[in-house]
Amino acid sequence: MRDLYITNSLSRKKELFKPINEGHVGLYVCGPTVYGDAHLGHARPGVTYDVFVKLLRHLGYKVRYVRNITDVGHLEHDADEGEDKIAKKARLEQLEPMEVVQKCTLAYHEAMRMLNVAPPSIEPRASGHIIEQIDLVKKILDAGYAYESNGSIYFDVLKYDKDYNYGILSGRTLDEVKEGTRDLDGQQDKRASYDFALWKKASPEHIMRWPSPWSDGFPGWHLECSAMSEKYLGKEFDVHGGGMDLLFPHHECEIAQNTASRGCSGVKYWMHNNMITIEGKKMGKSLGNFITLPELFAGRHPKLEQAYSPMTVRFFILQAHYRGTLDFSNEALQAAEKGLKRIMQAAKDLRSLASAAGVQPAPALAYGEFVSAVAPETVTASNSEVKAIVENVYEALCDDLNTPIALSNIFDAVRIINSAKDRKATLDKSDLQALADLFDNIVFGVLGLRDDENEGGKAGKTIEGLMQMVIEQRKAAKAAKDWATSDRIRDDLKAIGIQIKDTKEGTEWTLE
RNA sequence: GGUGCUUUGGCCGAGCGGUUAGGCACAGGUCUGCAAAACCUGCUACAGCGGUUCGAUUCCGCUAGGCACCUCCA
Repeated sequence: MRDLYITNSLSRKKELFKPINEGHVGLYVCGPTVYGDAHLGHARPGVTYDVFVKLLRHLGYKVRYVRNITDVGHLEHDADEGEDKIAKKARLEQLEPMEVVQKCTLAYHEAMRMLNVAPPSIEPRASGHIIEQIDLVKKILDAGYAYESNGSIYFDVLKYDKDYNYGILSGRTLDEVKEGTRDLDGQQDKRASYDFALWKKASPEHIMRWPSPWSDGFPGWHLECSAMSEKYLGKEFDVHGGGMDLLFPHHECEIAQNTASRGCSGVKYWMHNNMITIEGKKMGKSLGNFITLPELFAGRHPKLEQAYSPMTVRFFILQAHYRGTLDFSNEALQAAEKGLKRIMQAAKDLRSLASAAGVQPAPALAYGEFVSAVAPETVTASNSEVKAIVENVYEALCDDLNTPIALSNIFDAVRIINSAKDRKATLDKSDLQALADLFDNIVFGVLGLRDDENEGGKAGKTIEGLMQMVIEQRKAAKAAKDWATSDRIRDDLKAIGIQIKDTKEGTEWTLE
């Protein structure tokens, strides 16, 4: 198996990835809080960890991928006194909180499906794990790292810090945290401002509430991830992912909860994806500068010059490294759209070149299917450039998921394929096989790209037939040197978004 | 105020102590009835000022700008 390196936020260094149990990987990723439409920001972790999981599986690991749905406990404004986000949305829309949850969860799933993000192995909900969370609070209380105050339970950060070390992930000392913490209203229940809630007593009007030994209430936000990751992945697991904005306090608090209750921090590698920005600023709810995925796909937002397909968005995300910020702009999305189109056209041309040479294509992957092929240890190809490209792609992906470098190599492969199509380069069967494997396993498999323009199914077949008729008509006109007719056909097709290309092999068409 | 990150060519975006990232855009050429596509060629940048070094865009320091977290956020 190839060596894989990932940047561990704990050490802030690239580390060789070694799972706790050989051949098996437990991965937990913080999913969305379901109280609104998924926006472009949500696409980034979705795509990033999707590629990570697909890469792991392609490398031969068995992966259990847990991604939660936060449907309770996430408060507005501050972790202790605000209104529950979901309850607020429900109040505003006059729905049951669980109606909001259901609606937003389904919308999130649909957006992920369109982005070709495979579903996780387990998708637990916070509200479905209240018992586990109460149990976890009990353990932390028993261990002496929490206290009850007026029906609520708070984590005793000061005491924890004395015995362990609060701040190992964010690199903050307690003094720094103390200094940076604002004094907020209504915190008289807490001993210290940096203590965080494990269980909150519900006020009379609070509708999302459960009985507990301490009060009718609800769990604190950080609790669910500790409880559910332990339940499904064990006391110690391999990788915990999420957005960089969750690093502090959410993930720091998770570590504290884990350590206080289990005696170990629970996670070997922490991975954090960076943010998508717009005009240089983080895209997010609080700034109100986000574009939802449905808006993006439909092109319906004042900032959008056009609609962008889900695959364009996916490709756009993959063109940057996951640990860097990525700035949204129409220009960048349009560049991504064209680049992706180029790769997809080469994929088609490769398919015909390969089948002409007798190379068997791999069966297409359906949604939710994972790459099952095992990564090659050695690449067989006669063309040394092809060999180097394939090797470079694997190396890049195994070097902290460097998708931009992988893609730059794939563009080199595209150039070779185009040259071969133009008969300016020769590829033998082993080269074509290596390239076909690269596209099947990496471009379509691990990177999860696909041609979403030609998702026509039955309609696509009809259009293909129609197009052949039109092309025949034009061919006849051309044969008669009736350029006016042949150009008119081409221009009319262009006007409705179909592009005609005369090649040596005959006429091809693509949707623009 | 505290902590951390960052500043790359027209745009997006990698990378690195000495070698072409890549994409998009642009210019020239080849091919073509003309286009389009493709291919070839060109465009060679690393905020500023110092320092280390044979050599720095890459390491160190300072200056200027930007961002993120410290409150909910993917």
